[in-house]
Amino acid sequence: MTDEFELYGAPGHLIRRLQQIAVALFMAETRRFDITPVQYAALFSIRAKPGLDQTALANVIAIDRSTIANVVERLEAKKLITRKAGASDRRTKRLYVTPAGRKLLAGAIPAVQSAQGMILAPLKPGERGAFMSMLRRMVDLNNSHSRAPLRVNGGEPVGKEP
Amino acid sequence: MTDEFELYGAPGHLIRRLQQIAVALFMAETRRFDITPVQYAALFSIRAKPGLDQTALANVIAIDRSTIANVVERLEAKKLITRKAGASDRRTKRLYVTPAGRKLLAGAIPAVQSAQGMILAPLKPGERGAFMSMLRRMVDLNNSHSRAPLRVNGGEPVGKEP
DNA sequence: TACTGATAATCAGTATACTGTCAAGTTTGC
DNA sequence: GCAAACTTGACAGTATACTGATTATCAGTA
Repeated sequence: MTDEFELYGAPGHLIRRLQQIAVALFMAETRRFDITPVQYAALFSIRAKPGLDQTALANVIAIDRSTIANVVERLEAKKLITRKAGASDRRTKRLYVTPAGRKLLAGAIPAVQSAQGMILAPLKPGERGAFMSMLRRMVDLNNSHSRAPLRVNGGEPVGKEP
Repeated sequence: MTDEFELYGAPGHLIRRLQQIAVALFMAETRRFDITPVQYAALFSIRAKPGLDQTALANVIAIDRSTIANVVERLEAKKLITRKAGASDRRTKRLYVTPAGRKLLAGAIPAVQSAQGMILAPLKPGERGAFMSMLRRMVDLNNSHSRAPLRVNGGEPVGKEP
């Protein structure tokens, strides 16, 4: 019972390794698009809600505000998005996907889907739904424990408070 | 079927968030020890195999050689481990836990166990074993996809080849 | 209006984690 | 016995991801 969690079998250790693997699979499948998982998530979310500001984007993909600044900067440098100062609130920078970003996204989506499938491939088809359901529950209920909790409408973090 | 993987429900996205949460829980529970998950894993593994060299350590905890160098440097700066040049192979730096490292580890282990429990807390007790089993299988079978695969005896990476 | 508190983006600092490259040392093949 | 091939540790460069602080702006109020 005790040595069930003795490092190699510890949830945290296995989750870290699975994250490494998921990133490696993503990068391998999307190599020709020169994009990272987080950059993809940002691009995808900006396309879904054009004019999003950076803080809203950070809340939607559950990333820290300090981190999103660098992500957005790189996407802008690659000319995949543009930033415009907000009209009503001049503190904000509103984000829009460029035609180049739209084109890259369209091409990359199948590659991303493929990588997602490969992550779950070791599970029996019947198990995959159960795994995803448990994963979702762990993320949702522990949501407020991370500094960058998912926020739905700029409101309270979703999930149980500490 | 298609929008099952539409970002928020994508395995890679949820795995990234669960990793953020697992790190946050670890840091919260072990705050007074001033240690990170990877530093803990390194310290734990060096104590288990005193005299380990850096490459062996990297293989054991599945981290890149380039990354382990910095981790080891910080552990040495905190005087939790020492490095000695290997006698038979002078390229290697053999690693040993100091008394201070041993003391920290002894104190931190319960806090780490507690954090591990919190990660799984949202699951029903009966589900936890199934989740861990699936997690282990995904990591083992996808092992060779990461640059830093787990290696058992300095040999071939464990898991299916690409 | 001037003050107060909150929020948006940024910045400095630290820690993983990868790619790719290199020098020094070791092992192997012939 | 020695050159080629490999291994070890290190370094530079890039990208997440956090803490904590700062600046500019906004919104509500005394």
